[in-house]
Amino acid sequence: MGTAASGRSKAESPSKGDRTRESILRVAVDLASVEGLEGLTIGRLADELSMSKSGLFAHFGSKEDLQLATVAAAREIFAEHVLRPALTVEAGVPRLWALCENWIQYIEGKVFKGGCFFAAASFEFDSRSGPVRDAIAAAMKEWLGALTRAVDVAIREKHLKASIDSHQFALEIYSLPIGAHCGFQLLEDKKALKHIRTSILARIQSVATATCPQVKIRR
Amino acid sequence: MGTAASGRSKAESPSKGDRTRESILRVAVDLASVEGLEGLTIGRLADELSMSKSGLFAHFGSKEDLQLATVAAAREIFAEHVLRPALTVEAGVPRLWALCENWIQYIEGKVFKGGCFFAAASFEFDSRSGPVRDAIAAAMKEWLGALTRAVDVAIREKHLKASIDSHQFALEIYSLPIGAHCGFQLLEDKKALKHIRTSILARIQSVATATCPQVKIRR
DNA sequence: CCTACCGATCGGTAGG
DNA sequence: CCTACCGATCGGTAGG
Repeated sequence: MGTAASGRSKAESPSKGDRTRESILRVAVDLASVEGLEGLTIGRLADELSMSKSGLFAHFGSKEDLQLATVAAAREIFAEHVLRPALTVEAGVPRLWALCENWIQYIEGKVFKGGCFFAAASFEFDSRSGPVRDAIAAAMKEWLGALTRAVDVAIREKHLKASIDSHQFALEIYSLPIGAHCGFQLLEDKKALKHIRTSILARIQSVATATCPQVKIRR
Repeated sequence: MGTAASGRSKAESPSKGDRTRESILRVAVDLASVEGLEGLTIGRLADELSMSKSGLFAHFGSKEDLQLATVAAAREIFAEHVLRPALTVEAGVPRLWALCENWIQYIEGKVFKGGCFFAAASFEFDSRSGPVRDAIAAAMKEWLGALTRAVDVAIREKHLKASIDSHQFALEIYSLPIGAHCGFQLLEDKKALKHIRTSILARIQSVATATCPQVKIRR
């Protein structure tokens, strides 16, 4: 996957071209989170980086390639901030809650300039077709899958009641922060993130067993 | 508000210009729900309507005016499908539930070609500024406000426990269908809408009093 | 990585 | 409501 600009394959030190590409994508991700993936134009991106359009374009074969590379870069940033830190947390409800907390902090901390890259991209491409839409859908499925797995594990660990439907429950946990994002970013409701933290925690506790470890809102 | 193209004010029959404007906006709303409000270009819209760019443009002073008129038209359609039908339903939990059901049916019935116009517009404009963003935010505040009012009325009618925070509860009810929209439209999860119906109903019932009227999923 | 360029389309205007 | 046009920007290419 990716355009594999350089021929290197092992963990050699990145070439200058690789580093340029990386710095382009870091800016692209921020720009796309504000302007959208379609509004991410090669001209504006080149301007922002003080380089020529064609110089930038040499790193990507087409606009679609640039979009795909931007989605991949955003996915890596999401994994770094939300998914991977949760894997170090105790399996079961503590890990499920860590995923939620990480997601909310990643919004609160404005990891992307324009709020959640994937929330924006999801709604921008949800009625289109093609490779970019597929890449976004794959990323969201990964996230929903991670939540579902965390719920399943929490059931297996007897932290959550076995009677719940893990798919349905995961979809709830998936939905609440998206709504909070909307409240926070568009409606400028300063309480939205706090409210949704409370809602998710209460929802988890409503289906927790007596042997479930305590979880609480991070301070 | 609006560009008020004609000088008529009362309920006279709409002029030919008014009717043209209306038919333009019906197409604009569908196009914007797919391509986004920024991707709604005057050229594409004129093509779709088999009229000239400048002929179409004569109805609006600028692209921003076209976007504002499109938001207003979408708002009217939303009110017609979701808000107004709920006002005929018994106040309290039945009305709250009707708002949710109407929203989900409006997604299921593909009232807009590309899914919910406002979900797309919200995430497209949530990190911009200007009149278009403000119009979208106002529409979403109206919707969240309608939900909050319905919750407050349900508390007053003693359908819901007085201990709940109506703002927080409304934000939950607001969030769940947005997540379901994502599952339905992007992830093509056919169970998403059914799951979220069940989730919302269960959530309402979890804070219902003994005197709350029965509500159930419409068939 | 650059300059210099391509045809197409953008939002918008003049004039009828 | 139209034709005919404007400068700016789009994605992309040639050639170095």
